[in-house]
Amino acid sequence: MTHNLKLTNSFTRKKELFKPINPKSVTMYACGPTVYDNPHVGNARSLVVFDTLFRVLKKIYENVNYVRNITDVDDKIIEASKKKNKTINEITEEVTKIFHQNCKSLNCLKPTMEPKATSHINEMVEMTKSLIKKNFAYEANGHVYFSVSSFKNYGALSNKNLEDLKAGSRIEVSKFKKNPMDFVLWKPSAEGDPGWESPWSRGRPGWHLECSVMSEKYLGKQFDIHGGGLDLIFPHHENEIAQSCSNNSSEKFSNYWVHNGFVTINKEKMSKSLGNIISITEAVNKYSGQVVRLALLSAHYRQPLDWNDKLLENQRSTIEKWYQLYDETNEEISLELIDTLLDDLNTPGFIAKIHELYTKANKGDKKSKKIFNSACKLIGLFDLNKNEWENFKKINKDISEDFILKKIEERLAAKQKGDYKLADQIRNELLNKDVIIEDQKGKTTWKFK
RNA sequence: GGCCACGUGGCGGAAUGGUUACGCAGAGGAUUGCAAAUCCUUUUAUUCCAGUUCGAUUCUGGACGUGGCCUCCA
Repeated sequence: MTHNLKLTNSFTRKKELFKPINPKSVTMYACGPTVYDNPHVGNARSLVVFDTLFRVLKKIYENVNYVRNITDVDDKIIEASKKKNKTINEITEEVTKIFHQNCKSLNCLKPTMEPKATSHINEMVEMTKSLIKKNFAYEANGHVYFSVSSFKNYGALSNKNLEDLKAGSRIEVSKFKKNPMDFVLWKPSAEGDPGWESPWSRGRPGWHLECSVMSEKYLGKQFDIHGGGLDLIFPHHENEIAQSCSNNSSEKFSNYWVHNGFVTINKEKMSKSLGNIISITEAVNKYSGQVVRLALLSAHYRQPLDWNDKLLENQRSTIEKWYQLYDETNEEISLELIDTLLDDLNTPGFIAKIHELYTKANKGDKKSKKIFNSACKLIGLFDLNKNEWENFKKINKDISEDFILKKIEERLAAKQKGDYKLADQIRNELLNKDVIIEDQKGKTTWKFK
């Protein structure tokens, strides 16, 4: 298949033609969740964006190796454990389970691999040893720090230089660090906290290390795409580069860096500290997974996306409208159509094309109808068939079908008698209960709002 | 303070050196007992200033504004 996928590479800050290392097999790593608390809509954006990229890559390459990690050792998990009076395992298992449910309801495909940090402690210890041996890291009082000044390209991804970083430093400087910018590879654990034996202390790895270790293990020392939210550029991804390139004596780690923009609420970043969090579970229960998914894809992935009821209601009526032409079908989509997605994953442009297909299909064009359905499925919509979608809407509605059908009969009788006042009254009564009555081609149908 | 992104019609949101998507909302019409749904038609825009150009919303510079990163964060 010929194609020209373009991606905006955060490293060069330019849109570039994508050329994988292996022309038939693509390698992609995306930073997954730290499992300490319910994932929120901001996390969902990352999930959906990289899932969509995964789907597009699968469409044009024979093989796509997509790794998304789970961070299950972290200070925030320890805090959550103490705060909620639960064990570390209880917390991480519980949140991982919710995360997987969220992925499913958003119709995200399973990544090729989903490695956990705690299953790779040995490799992280080995990498730390190696970095010390090569003089990129040093031990101090049970801690191991990466020496930032030893890596000459430090700041290349985030476009920062060490002088500026020092000048604006808000970092808590540990007395053991040689340089305030140095970051931790290994730290000792307090008694009772999760810890593993190591040459330096009973402790745990620093956050950045797992991604370096796991990406190398499953994708190689150099791979094609590394993704995550915009806020991971510094320090997380910068530090991954420093560790991996130093240890491998290589210039490159990931060839393309892809970062998604934030979900905002009232134009402000959704974040725990601002307390403006909406969980994925909450959003999905209210609007359904695919409405949430469509909303997340309604703006280009690098732009901010403001989360509000109007946006969601809008997407909901779009999905509702599109379901009228739902079809179990699998028509091959032309490259011309996919081209919009290949241009830096332009999902809003692609959605516009779906609207156009809908219009044509609705006029009776059978081929457009098939392509319309395939296009929806390509970006992960229509995971529920029409019945399942109608059933979904019945959840949280305390009204029985029998009651609705009885009311429809009463209304029909009223209409036949010419009592339109009563007929309208019944229709309004049902509308107040979120039931919409439609008279079409001599038949009366109903559906939930 | 350093760095980055953005500023498109009533709203959301793409694209583009000249013909100006798409959705929602609005207007008119078809249909309907009236509606709803659907169909047809349709109004409205590129923050400001300067430069490059035959021509800029698009390129360059500046101003103003908004948000983000520089500490954990998708």
